[in-house]
Amino acid sequence: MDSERTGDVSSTADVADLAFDVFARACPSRGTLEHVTGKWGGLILGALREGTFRFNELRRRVDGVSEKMLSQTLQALERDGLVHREAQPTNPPRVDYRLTPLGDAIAERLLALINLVEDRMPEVLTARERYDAARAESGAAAGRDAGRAALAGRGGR
Amino acid sequence: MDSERTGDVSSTADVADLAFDVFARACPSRGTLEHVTGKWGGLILGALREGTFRFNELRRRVDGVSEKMLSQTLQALERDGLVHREAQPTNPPRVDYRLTPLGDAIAERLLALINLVEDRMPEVLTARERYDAARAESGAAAGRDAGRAALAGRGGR
DNA sequence: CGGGATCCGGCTTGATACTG
DNA sequence: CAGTATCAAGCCGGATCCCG
Repeated sequence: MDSERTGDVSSTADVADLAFDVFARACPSRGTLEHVTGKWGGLILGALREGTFRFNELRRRVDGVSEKMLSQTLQALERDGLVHREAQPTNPPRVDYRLTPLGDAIAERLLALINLVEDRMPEVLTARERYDAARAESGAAAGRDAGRAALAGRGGR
Repeated sequence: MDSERTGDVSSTADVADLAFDVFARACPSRGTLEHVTGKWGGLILGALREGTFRFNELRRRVDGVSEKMLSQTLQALERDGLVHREAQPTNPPRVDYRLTPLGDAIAERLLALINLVEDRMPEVLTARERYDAARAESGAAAGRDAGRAALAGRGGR
C-alpha cells in the first residue's frame, strides 16, 4: 500500500492553493506518479491505450506480469481514476478494462517520454561506455555497477 | 555490495525481433527509463532543471532523499549521460551537478508528465473517494469480517 | 475466466558510522 | 562537504492454491 503514510489531506478546503508539489514528501501526487511510472503501470497504460481488454488479454499483452501484479496495479489505477473497470455478471465472468479520458491523457505524456528515451538510447549507450571505461581505468578491477543500473528481470516464461 | 551481477542482458540479438518495444523486457531502454521514472530519478532531474547544484544543496531540495539514494541515483544518471558531474579538488571539496542537454530534454518530458498529474490531482482525489466509498459500502453490506482492505497499489522501487 | 489470500525470498531502502 | 561501508528491516513481487 503505497498510500500516504503521513496524515491524509482530508480537509478539502485549501488544498488548491498549496498546489501539489511533487518535491514535498507528503504530496499525494507522488503516489499516483508512482503508480503510473512504476514497473507495470506504464506498460499497462500503454497497452490499454490501444483499446479495451479483458484481464487475461492484458496479461498476454504485457509480457512478464503476474496475475497478482496485474490485478494489483489495475486496482491502483482504477482507484486513481485512470482506468475504468466494467464487470459483467455473466457466466463465465467477463471484465473489461479501458482507459478513462484522464488515463489516456496521462498515458500520452508517458509514452512521449518513453519514445524520447528510446530515440536517444544510442547516446545513452555511448555515455555508459565512456563512464565504464573511465571507471575501470582509474579504479581497481572492482567494477561495480552504477546504482540499480541493470534491473532487468530474469529471463523466463 | 560488490554484487557484481552478471551484466545486463543487452545483447543485440535478444532485442532484434522487437526492436523498439518497451513492452519487451530485454529492451535496454527499460533500464534508463527506470532510472528516470524511479522513485528519486524524476525528482532529482526536476530539481536539476533549475540550475547547477552541489550535493547537499540537492539533498535539501529533494525532500526525503537519503545520502545513499541521492548518491546512487546520481551515479546512475551520470552513467546514462543525463547528468554531468564536476568535482573540484579544493578544500573543502566541491562537486557540482547539472543536466546534460540530453538530460534536459528527457527531464522536460518527464516534467510535462508530472505537471499533468499535479494539475489533474483533484480528479484523482475525487476518483479515490468514490472508489473507497463504494468499496466500504459493499464490504459492509456483505457483513464480512473487516480485513485490511486497501491493497491498492504498488509503491516501491 | 477473473480474481483473492497466503507464503516467502530478495532487492531496495534507510540509519548509522567512517573516510578524505 | 562529499561521499562510501555496513547492517537490518520492509516491502515488492512471484508462485501457488483456492473460490465464484
